[in-house]
Order: sequence, then C-alpha cells, then structure tokens
Amino acid sequence: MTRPLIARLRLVPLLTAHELAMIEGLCGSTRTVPAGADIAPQGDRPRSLHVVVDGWAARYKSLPNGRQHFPALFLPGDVCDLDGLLLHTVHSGVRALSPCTVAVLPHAQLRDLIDQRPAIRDAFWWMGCVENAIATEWSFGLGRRTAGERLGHLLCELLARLRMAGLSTDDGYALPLSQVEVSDVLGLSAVHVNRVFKELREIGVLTVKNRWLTIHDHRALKGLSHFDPDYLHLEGPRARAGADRRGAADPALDVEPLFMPR
Amino acid sequence: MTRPLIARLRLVPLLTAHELAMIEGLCGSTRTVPAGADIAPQGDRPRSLHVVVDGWAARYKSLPNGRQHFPALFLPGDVCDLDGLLLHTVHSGVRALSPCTVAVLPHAQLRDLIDQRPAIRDAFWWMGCVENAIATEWSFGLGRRTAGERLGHLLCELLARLRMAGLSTDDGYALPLSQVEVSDVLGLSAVHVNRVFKELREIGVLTVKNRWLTIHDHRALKGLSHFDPDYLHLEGPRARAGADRRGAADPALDVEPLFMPR
DNA sequence: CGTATGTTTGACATATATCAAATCGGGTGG
DNA sequence: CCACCCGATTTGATATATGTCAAACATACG
Repeated sequence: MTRPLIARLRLVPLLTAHELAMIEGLCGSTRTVPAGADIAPQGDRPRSLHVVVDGWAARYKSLPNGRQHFPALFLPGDVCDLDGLLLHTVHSGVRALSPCTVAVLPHAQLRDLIDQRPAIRDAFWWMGCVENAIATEWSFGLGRRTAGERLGHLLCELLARLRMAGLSTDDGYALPLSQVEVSDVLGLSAVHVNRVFKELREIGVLTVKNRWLTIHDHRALKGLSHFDPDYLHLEGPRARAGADRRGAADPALDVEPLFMPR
Repeated sequence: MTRPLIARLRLVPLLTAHELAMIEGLCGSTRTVPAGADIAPQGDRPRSLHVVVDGWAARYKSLPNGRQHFPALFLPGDVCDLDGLLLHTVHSGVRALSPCTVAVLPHAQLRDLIDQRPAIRDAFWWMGCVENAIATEWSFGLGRRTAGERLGHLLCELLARLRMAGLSTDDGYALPLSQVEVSDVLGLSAVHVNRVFKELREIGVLTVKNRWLTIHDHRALKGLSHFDPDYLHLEGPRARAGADRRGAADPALDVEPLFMPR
C-alpha cells in the first residue's frame, strides 16, 4: 500500500503513469512501526528509503542533557530519509510519533530507476528541495517568530500538507502529537505551548479535542502567524523543457482524490 | 575563475578530472556583486545557478516589521541557489554580505550535463543534501541551544568549512560579518550577540580584531558548544557502486591545495 | 477502579530583548 | 597627516517572553 506516495507523486506533472507504476512496483515490503520506535536506521551506508504510508514521524536530534528537537515532520506520502540516498552516513534518526506504516524501497533498485528515468530522478530530487524549503521556513520561525506565531504557523502548514494528502476535513484534522512533541518542533517548553494553545482557544480560533484539531477561524490563524503556503510548493516541480507528461490526469492508476470536497 | 567550486568538487571522489573540466567549462560569465546586493534573482523560473567564488553570502527571509533571518550562509565554493534548478519558484533571496564574485552556470547547459553524467548529477544533488544537513543542525541550535552555544557552534562550523576551502589559518579566519548579521543568523538580538562575544573573549577563548577572528582555545570552544563536525560531511558523498573514480587524486587539473599547511 | 500519561494552572526564575547613550575605529576628504 | 564622520561595537538600565518547578486535574487504558 504505497498509495500515499503515489498520490503525492501524482501531483507532479513530471511523471507518466508508467513511471508511477515503476516506483510503486519498487516497494518491496511494508513495515509497521510502533509509536516511539525508530523508522530509519542511523549510521553508515543506509540500504533503503522509507516512505511514510500511514502515521506521523519526525527527524530528531538530541543533546545529552535531555534537550530534544524535531527539525522535520513527516506525514503520509513523505519520504523520510531521502538524504540517505546520497549521504554516506546519516546522523539524525527518524522516529515514529504515532504508530506508522512505512514502505521500504531498496536503494539499489531505486538508483537504477533514477539512472534510467530522468523524470523519476527529478521527482525525488524535487522532494528533497521542498523539504529544504520547509526547513528554511521553520528555521526562520525558530529564529524570529514569537511562540504564538510559531504554533499558528505550524498548524496552518499541517493543514495545508494534510489537505494535499487528502487527510483533512475542511476545518481540521487529526493531530497525533502531544504538546510535548509540539514543543520539540517549535523549540519551546511544553508548558508554554500549553499556554499558547489556551490563548488560541480563548480567542476562538481553534479547539483541540480528543487529538482532533478544529480550526474555527482559519483566516485569523493565518493572519496572526503570517502564513503563506508558497514555500510548500504545492504546485509541484517545474516541468522539464519539451516534456509533455501528464501522469496526474491519467486515470490508469486508481488513486483517491487529492483534495477533499469542500 | 571557478576554482573554489572545483576545489570543493575535487573533494568528491565521485568525479573524474574530465567531469570536473566539463563543469568548469560551463561557467560562462562571472559577476561581481557589491555587499548588500542580491546575487540570485527571486521569482519564477530562474535561469542559472550561482556559485560563490569569493566573498560571503546568505539566504535571507524577512517579515514586514523588520525581523530578518539568514537561514543559510554561503562561503567560497558554495552553490547558493541549487534549489532553483528543481523548484519553479524561488522564494528566498540570496544577498552578498561582503563584496562577492559569483560564477554563473546556465541551467540549460547544466541540466544537459546532469542528464549525461550521473556522477555530476550526484555531486550536485549531494551538495543539496549537505545544505540540508547543515540546515537541520542550525534548526536544532535555534530551537534548543543557548546563545553562547549557538555562537560557539557557528564559529566552529565556519572554521571547519573555511578550512576545507583553504581559507583559514590554523587558529582563525577573516570574519566579514557584522554583529548584526551574526545576530540574524543566530536568531538573537545584536546587543546580546555582543555580550556573548564579550564573554567568550573574557574567558580567553577568542579575539576579534579588525574583522579577523582568532580562536585561542579551539578545544574549549568546541566543548562549550558541543560541536561535532560530522554533519558537515567533509568526507564527500558516498561512492557509486562499482565506480572507480578518483578525480581528487588526478593531477590533470591544477588546483590549489585544499588545506593550508599547518 | 487504579495507574500512567497528558494537560492545565500558578508562582517564580531567567535568558534574552529593547532602548538609549557612549565610545571606538577606520575611511575620506581637505 | 589630521580632523571629521559614520557605521559598528560596547555598556547600562530596564522590560518581557519564555523557562522551570511543582502540583492539581483530566483522560485513556487495562
């Protein structure tokens, strides 16, 4: 079940249906990982690529005294260790934040595909660039945004990304993160995250109940966090000159609609 | 004069001398950019790649009320707008922090080279991954390190990167950044950066004089900032299976030594 | 039901920001 | 070569956002 990756790649006008099928065919096995466990092994010469199919995961880094940080969050459809394809040692681990299902694509075969098919190469390279763009935005937030702006911005980003994956309703989504985990994303203390949530709740912008986030006033949330989704590159990668590819419109692959009906 | 890029790529056992020459041959023009000016145009469909040959540059992002942040720093040898090759809109600008010389490689020709030569593709893709790894480390610092640790860590990183480029002495380097600019990298106020510099000076770890940084006690600086250079991937990308490439040892290209004599 | 985990709240501590002024330093023009 | 000047650095006083500690509550789970 690599649907989410395919759904994501389908957005990419770069790929033909045939190429999508090739990628899908590559997914040998699927693993399930309990919350809290590592998804991708750290260390030398990683041998495969992991795609989150279900659940949420995060890259993590920590310091001896217990300080921890999540510099990236991976949602269904995201490749969570793209770097391992090029780098020969991977230093940051990836941990499941909720129970996860991950697809495992062996590097060797993926490399063959990348060598043969420039469009596939570009699709994966492009995903790395988007990850980079998101990291840049987070970096800015950590450096220059207030706690309230950071939280608001994160929640808007997650809505946009989940919506693209077809995993949100019009005004909310399942948020499997504890406040402690949110604090490790935002570089704040858990207590302070709690206070900011409370504030947003009190001004009527959102509600969290039973791990479900409802955004009552999306406009306000976007406004107070200065959210602009451009950096997510929801429009897909740039087309290759002269290419007339149209995977996204090809009905050969039966994939769920990408946007929820309003 | 694309020497610095070539010097950087030479570290990469991936590339043959011939391939290095191909890349070097691509560099049509060279531009000089005054401090404070933009190097790479933002916006849709960028048409070329820019390599810093001399001087320092930074990616920047800002908010209306004047808050500014530099999520990445580019030193001689660094490609400063790799993302533009894949992304069809570039949202963050790159600004020269000191007077810069940049080499301009047209995307069209670079793409041809990348299509033909997997090793060249991997070299550029790899540089993107390293940029990503550095961004991840900075992100961690912004989220979880104290002001002192952040500054110390940055100064260690710059020493390592400059040393790789042959631009440091054994115990210091030219630091063209003002304290305001450092504060925009570290997500601090300029005043506080000044105080942290003072502290490091008073405990005898470093001196800044005339835009030259001298590190008197490197061990202490590394210790207090928990610096570990692994994330810089100074060892180059992973070799391709079965490849026996050895550009770095090939004397055909007359490139300066990469490390200063002690 | 009890136990563990997550959330909420309060009181207090502190790192860092802000504002404002003094001083330094180096380039420029006379 | 000196005097001026402008940006950069330095310092002090004060403000504030956020962290820390600790306890009380919820909530889910077995």
